[in-house]
Amino acid sequence: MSKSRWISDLHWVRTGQQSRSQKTQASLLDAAALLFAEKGVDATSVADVAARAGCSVGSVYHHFRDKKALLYAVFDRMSEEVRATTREAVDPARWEGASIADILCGYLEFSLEVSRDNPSFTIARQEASRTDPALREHLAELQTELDDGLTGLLLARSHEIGHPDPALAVGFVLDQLGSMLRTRIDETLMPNRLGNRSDDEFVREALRSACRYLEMPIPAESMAE
Amino acid sequence: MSKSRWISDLHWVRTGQQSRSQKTQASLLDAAALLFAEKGVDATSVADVAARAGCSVGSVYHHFRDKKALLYAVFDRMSEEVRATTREAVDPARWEGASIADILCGYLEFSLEVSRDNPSFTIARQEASRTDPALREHLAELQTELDDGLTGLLLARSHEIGHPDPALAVGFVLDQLGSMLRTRIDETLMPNRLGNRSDDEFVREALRSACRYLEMPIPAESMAE
DNA sequence: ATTATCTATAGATCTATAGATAATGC
DNA sequence: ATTATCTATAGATCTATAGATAATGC
Repeated sequence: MSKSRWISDLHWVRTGQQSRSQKTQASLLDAAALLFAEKGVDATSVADVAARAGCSVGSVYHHFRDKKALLYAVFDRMSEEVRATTREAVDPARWEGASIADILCGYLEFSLEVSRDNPSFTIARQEASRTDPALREHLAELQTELDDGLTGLLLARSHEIGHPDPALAVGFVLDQLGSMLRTRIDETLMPNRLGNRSDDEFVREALRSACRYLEMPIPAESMAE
Repeated sequence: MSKSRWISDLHWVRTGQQSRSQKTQASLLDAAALLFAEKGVDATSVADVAARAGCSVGSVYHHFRDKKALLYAVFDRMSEEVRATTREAVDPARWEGASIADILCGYLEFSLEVSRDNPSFTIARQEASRTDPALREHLAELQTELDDGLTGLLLARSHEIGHPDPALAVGFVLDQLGSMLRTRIDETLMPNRLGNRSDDEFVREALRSACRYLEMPIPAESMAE
């Protein structure tokens, strides 16, 4: 899928690595993130993680107090990445001169791209946040940061909005798009016929819907280069 | 929340019970459904289910070959209820004279009501369908049955639709509403600001959005009695 | 010398079964 | 007589630790 010019330079933030100890720690985090997402946290044993990371069970416990600490570390790392990415994404400077449709289109395209590259994030958070209230709280903050950023961007352009209550409408649209993205990304959630359609078609209709609801003109070729 | 007149007689179908053996079996299914939804399937031990149902572990295995059979039985019972409810809900006779907005409103209201009464269904299916492809397939069929029914009802009224591709638009709207319902119902999925709003407000904006997208007139008081 | 890794295992669950006891129905 | 229930326990995991071995860095 082609990226709009508004996000062509936006990338998923990830930091580098170092010494032996840190290398195994990173392998453990990678392995854990992958397995937790694939099979679920409970169904993944510490031995599984160790095997996948190419080290021993003892090593896991040298780096992490217990399995829960490992889970937390996985989420901490993801959170940092998400937070940094969000900051860049909702920076008002990035969107100077962009319309609401541009912003929403960029949001949709980038979310799809990121979710395909990092499926673990989308999937693991469900299970984890259900069983662990602290984690849930933590994830809620990340979501809020993105929501607040997007809300700010959109409300700064409320002159484009025909809906009688722009604040309500913006909140609704963001939840609507967020729900659809999540559904589309995590196919286990719900079988949907949109799953059979292309990303381009999905983005186009989602944008069309948002524009109609907000009562804005529909961009003729909003997702074109 | 007040029900629209179109669904005021529609109820969640559930069948009765009989002898001692069947009573414990039903208790086991009830307990399992509850615990699976609350804590997840893996985190629920057979002993937990037995305790909650007020019987022994041995009894569980008298009624069900193993834990997976218990899980399947829980889903089978739910499936039957869902299937019967869906059949009644999408019966064209029920909706004679109803507009698309009426139908969508009924769908939203009833889904919210059912989900609150049967949270286990919405929640448990996620975990189960992720770990068990057969179950996932099974649930997909149920979803398809509802989708097909609703699609039929809406397409029979496509003269109301201004969107250039009614078939596409109906599919999109159903996925959109389905996603939002799921998100709203299962708060663990995603924190959303709509969670803070009332059901009435949610239904109103969702309807508004659907009507705009489909390019239909917005019903002034669609959810009024 | 210190830090990281591995091997081996103790202890805690949890699933499933075997065998004994109680309730049901012809 | 048959079917349903319970008690007690074997066997399989899985978490976490202890102690031995290997690698690192001053």
